[in-house]
Amino acid sequence: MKKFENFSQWFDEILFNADILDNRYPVKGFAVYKTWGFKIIKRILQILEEKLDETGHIPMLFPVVIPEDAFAKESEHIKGFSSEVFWVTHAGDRELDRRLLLRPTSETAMYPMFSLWIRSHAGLPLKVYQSVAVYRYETKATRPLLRMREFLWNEAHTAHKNWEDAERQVKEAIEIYDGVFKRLGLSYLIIMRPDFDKFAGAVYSIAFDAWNPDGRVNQIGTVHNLGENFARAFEITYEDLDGSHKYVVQTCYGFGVSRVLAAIIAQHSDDHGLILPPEVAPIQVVIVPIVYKGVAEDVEAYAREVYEIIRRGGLRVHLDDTPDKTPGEKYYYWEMFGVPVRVEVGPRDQRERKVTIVDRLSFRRRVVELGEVVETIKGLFNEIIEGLRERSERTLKEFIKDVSDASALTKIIEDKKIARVSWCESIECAEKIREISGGEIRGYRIDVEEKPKGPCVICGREAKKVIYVAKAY
RNA sequence: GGGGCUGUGGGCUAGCUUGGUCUAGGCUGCGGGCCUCGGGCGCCCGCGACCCAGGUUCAAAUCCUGGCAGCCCCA
Repeated sequence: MKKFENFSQWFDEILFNADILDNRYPVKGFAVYKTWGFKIIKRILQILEEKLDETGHIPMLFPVVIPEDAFAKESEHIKGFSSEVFWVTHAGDRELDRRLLLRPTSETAMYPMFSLWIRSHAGLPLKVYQSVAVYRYETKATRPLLRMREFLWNEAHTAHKNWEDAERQVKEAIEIYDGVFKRLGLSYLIIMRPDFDKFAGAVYSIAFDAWNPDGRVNQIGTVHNLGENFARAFEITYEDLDGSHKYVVQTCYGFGVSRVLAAIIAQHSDDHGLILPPEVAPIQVVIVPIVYKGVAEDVEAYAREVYEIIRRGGLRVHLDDTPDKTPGEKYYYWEMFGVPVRVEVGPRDQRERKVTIVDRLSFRRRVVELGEVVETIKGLFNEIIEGLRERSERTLKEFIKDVSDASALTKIIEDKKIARVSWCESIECAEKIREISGGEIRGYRIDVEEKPKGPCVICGREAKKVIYVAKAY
């Protein structure tokens, strides 16, 4: 199956064959994370949570149910989410006096508690995070990993003394996410969402839009400045130095773990299967012994020796000594699972005290001395992640097409690409863009500064922003 | 939200138009055995399926209705 020709089918097959996810769970939008996928997820989360810990965030765990009255406190927020909320209305056959909902996000679970906890400026900033599943009754077609009704994420919520502090926090959040995504070799645009598409209840929203082979962008993370909107709704105040009581200014940000896994697969993998960044690969090195009759015992003993050396070198290594399978079968098998480095150990290698090393990205073969095996593999890990990052970045650039008139815009979106256009910032033109192209206005970039080179793509008046238009998940 | 298509062993699929030798075929997988092993070797034996509920009919994988699930397109 071809990644760029039939993404959907290619993706489904990889998820199934590489034990990432089984979408056959009999409820729409819910699926089972199988062991290989879940192991990768745990490693992604480990990287993220370590970063959050380092920057003063503290882990907590809030309940999955939220009472209706708390959910209803912030009016924009309820408007934004109410249509996709799962309600808990009964216990046994008794109707509940007070309906509960499954968190679609946790502002309204956390902030009633924040208002109890936050007393004085000395307790600020408060920076809390949790890694949990959230529930949204998606009305669009659900897609495995990319658009689920139950999905995994990490959400952080912070409270600050003032707007400037909150702004600093937004920058820190972007740096944290950017750092983690970059470590995974992902490429994306960091985008300021247009006002009409910001998070329900936020002052503004910034999003990380990752490219996908089918041209739809995949929002893998978002960062919001909430201003005082929720603080006023939930009465979250603190006593300042001068004894006055003030509302906190809040931020929150979400890291879409399921979607990050989807992006790793979609951006890096090829027609042989997964290609994993070594840092998150459950198995980083697989050893395949090549055993001929007559020399089998010597080769097997040598393979075990190689295994021990690599294991003691601190790498996650597996020796595939399954009998009755040809080496070729094993190569194909481990390639599907994206193991970054394969070490072949045959009679020739054994005689010369060498090993043959092949990396998952380039498939280049190299023969190295046994004593150099760990260093060589570690070097290859760097080559792989850099190679992935570079290739992904190049693909992102190829996806972006500059467009200066309406008909070209329509064509680019039809062509499954990302369009870059100049826009006058009017709602009318925004709607027109959506209408004629079928794509959505994602917003303008904040990771690089871009100035309009021409007039608005729709109305021809002076353009204010360079924006990106694409279909989205 | 609207429209279209689809549902056959674990996976992929043939069969459905025209109901009946379909006792449902193939590839792959899985279990067992032999032979092998530097990119899916070959052979033998075995396992395993018509989404669910109704309906039409002498007879349903095949036709009809509904449900559930999946895919595609449009808003």
